[in-house]
Amino acid sequence: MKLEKEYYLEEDVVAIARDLIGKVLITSRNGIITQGIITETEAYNGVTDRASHAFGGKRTPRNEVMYHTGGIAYVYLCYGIHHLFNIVTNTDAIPHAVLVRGIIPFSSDDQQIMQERRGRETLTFRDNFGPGKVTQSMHIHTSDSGTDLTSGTIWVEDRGIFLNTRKLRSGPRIGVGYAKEDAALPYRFYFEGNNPY
DNA sequence: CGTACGATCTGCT
DNA sequence: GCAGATCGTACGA
Repeated sequence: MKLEKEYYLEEDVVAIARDLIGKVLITSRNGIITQGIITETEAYNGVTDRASHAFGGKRTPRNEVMYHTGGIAYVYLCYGIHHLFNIVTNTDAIPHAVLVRGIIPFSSDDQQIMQERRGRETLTFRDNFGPGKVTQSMHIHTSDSGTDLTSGTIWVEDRGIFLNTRKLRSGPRIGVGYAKEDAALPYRFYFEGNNPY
């Protein structure tokens, strides 16, 4: 059930981004387990991708972990406020990553936890789209960057969950207009109307 | 050292 | 639909 190291070593990061749809993201925080079904992802495809932090081989303290072997987390701060969670993939120091943009609670218990963390009375499946909301619901922080996804704090499981893949779409990534010709690449996977059912 | 800005969210209009 | 929040990071001087 738990995805092992080998899963993240696959070369095609776009294929992984597609395959992660429907998998379950799990965090363990102070004994509190939170589970969310992944419903939206984006692929960032190495040094030739103008939208990637690693474009042109750029390597800084912030994105250093993108160059590590796949199967770890890359978490960074965006707009000074939002913690964005990525899964590093591939091996041979090729900086591939998948941004997790949307989840839905696995169970009503998970929904309860996420509502509290989000400061909301209710949470529908439409309320957990947006990468900043994902990290707030799952309690993921920039200090988690570099965390091994086969350790016991953050990991992903395959539960064979049914989602309505007839409504699964691919399209351009969000907020990467500066990426010129790469801005149009269909590296984002999402459900029509944000509704995976 | 100074400055500009981003893989965004929220609340108000 | 739009502005404001809010700050680490990158990069140039």
